[in-house]
Amino acid sequence: MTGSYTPTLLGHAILGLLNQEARSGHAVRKVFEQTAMGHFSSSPGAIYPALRRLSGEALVERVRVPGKPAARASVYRLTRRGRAALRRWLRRPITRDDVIREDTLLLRFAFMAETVSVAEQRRFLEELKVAVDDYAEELEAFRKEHAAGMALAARATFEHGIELYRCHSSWAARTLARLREVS
Amino acid sequence: MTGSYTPTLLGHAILGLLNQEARSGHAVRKVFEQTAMGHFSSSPGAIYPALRRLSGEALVERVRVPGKPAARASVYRLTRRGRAALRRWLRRPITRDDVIREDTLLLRFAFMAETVSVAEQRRFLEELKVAVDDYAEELEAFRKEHAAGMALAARATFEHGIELYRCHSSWAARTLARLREVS
DNA sequence: TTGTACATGTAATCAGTTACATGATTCT
DNA sequence: AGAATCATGTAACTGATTACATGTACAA
Repeated sequence: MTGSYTPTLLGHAILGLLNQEARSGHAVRKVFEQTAMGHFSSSPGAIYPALRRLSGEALVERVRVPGKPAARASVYRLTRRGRAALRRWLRRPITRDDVIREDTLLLRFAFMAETVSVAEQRRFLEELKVAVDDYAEELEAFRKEHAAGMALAARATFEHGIELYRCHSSWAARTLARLREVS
Repeated sequence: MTGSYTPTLLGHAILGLLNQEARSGHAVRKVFEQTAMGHFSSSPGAIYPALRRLSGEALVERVRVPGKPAARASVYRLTRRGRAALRRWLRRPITRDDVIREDTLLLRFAFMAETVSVAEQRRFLEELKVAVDDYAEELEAFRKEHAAGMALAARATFEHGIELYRCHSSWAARTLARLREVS
């Protein structure tokens, strides 16, 4: 209950949303449903148990909104521990595994504006670019060695994977530039 | 056991690999481990139960390889039902949900060479391009309406999402052209 | 012979999916 | 009054993760 609990990706996504604004479970569901955010399911069987877990770990708490009818008067809000957990997640060093499943990384970046400094956002993007470039190089080396023996469809798919990482990299570079303009 | 069982994504991935070549469970694990294929876990607790499920549904069967020492003499091979299940998966129409989590689509395309005709691979890519373009348009419409109200990080992430879909689309177009050259 | 790779499993736990179920509030 | 939306949940099932456990074959 205390100690070393780490939320799942869904849990972190919810923490990020609640950090923007205190919301009801239903409102959280709507975000996942309507914005196609990150591919999360909006099913009640996912959201409500997740909220309960976060609540059990005291990362979120239920608060009453005065002046609303009883049935829609409660929203979830981050606790101090919840904000700390979110920050920990946002600040995690970028690993090779993170790069392979980049969706978590982009989700983290999307939530950063409300939580960590611009300097830290910049560091994140720099780190991201390095990690992505490294992985793309790794794939490129693999391609050089094995492309000849691959069927056209498999090779095309593999090369597409590399292209996508190059796309990530160039995005990181461009966003980094935009961020430098601002600060 | 008979009837309406549908393998998971991992199950389908395994069917695809075994369709290329009969393999031991260990050999399947190595593919996931060494080629970073699709982000699957190579843990024995994932692979062996999955093989057992496929085996229970008679989609794969264990066969002995003559002339090998007993401990490494057995491999899994697709049954006729297994090949049918694989083909069904490869031929599924492309839905909006598939587009949002495109990894399954790419995996399907990678396995197509060994299983379906070039004409069908072409149709797949055409369908894919349409579906991806549609979704990118949808996101673009959302962006036009909401970009102004979004924080820089969130907006950049969202726009990156759109770029990635454009990248998918252009890849589909290029691969389609390559496929036309061949046939 | 000692380590490395081959090879296969199980048990505990946890989270997510689908489907079901219920009731309050607001809009028309 | 009836429909839509807000709002929250539970139960059964399935599958994945981690960690543990075991043994064989081969190469240095």
